[in-house]
Amino acid sequence: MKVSTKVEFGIIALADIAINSNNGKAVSIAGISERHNISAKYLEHILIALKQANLIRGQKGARGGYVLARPSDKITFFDIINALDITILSGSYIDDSQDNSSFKTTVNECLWDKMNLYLQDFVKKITLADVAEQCRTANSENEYMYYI
Amino acid sequence: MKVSTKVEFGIIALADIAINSNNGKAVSIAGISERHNISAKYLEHILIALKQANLIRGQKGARGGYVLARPSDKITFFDIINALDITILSGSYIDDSQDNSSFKTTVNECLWDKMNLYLQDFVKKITLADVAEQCRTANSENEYMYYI
DNA sequence: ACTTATCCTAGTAAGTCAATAGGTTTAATA
DNA sequence: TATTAAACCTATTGACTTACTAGGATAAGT
Repeated sequence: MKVSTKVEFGIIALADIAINSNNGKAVSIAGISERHNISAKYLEHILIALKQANLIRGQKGARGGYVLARPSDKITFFDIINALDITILSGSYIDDSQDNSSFKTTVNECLWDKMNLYLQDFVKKITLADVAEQCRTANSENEYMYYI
Repeated sequence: MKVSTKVEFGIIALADIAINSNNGKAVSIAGISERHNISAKYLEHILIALKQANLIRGQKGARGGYVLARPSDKITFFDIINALDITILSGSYIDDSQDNSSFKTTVNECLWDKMNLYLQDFVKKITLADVAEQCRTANSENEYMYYI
């Protein structure tokens, strides 16, 4: 499925915060930007969206940054994706009021609605903790490789 | 999930052809256009895409139109959706070559790839016959209502 | 005070979407 | 065989969305 950079970068940023905010230390945009080569200015917008969805908390001022608003195993990808792009998991389909038949309504009901529920089911089961864990191990293996 | 009008209209058109091509009679763009209030000119492009994917066959000339290239129970929504929008079911994600970590790769693998397979599983199980059947009954109920 | 960071509002270039326009080709039929 | 009805083909366009960038205001630690 095609996903926007906003969603993709948002997930990377959250995984980064989950991993790098040890003992409550806030993670800065500059840090995330450097670690993953993502424009800091662009990240701002993305993190604000995540903040507005109450997934992270921002701390202003020097030594500021972001921390997760709740434990990573309590943040599902349903939460994350919805925070960044409302169109992915909820269906706003084609207007069916002008259809002479009821085909559009039928297709919405027996295909798209079901598909949405199915998708939602999937992303509700995966948490940020799951993915962050994978990122952590993959990254440490990566670092190990450099020293061989 | 957000779907383009191209996908939506393509499905309507296929359901219409499945229902209205009784005894091999070709279904014209003009007919589909009228029955569902969809621009005929726009439908042209959509039907050409479906034809190129070998889901329908076109017949030129007077009394021409389109027929299904194979029985409707042999056409899955995997086929249909891929014919109309290749981005929906196959993931071409963000470039991960510039990432200093391996986060992007990890997220692709443990989220998007899995999600795609999951989605593909779903749409491979639903055939055009299933949806056309629903459209047929919903539409006949609809017509019935008008005469009460 | 100074620095470091988030927060906030605008703007913009490039790309995609949803059509529209105008013609060519092919086949049935009168 | 002329007419007509249809698919087929190529190009264009306006509106919208995406993926940023710019420039500042605000807040907090040193």
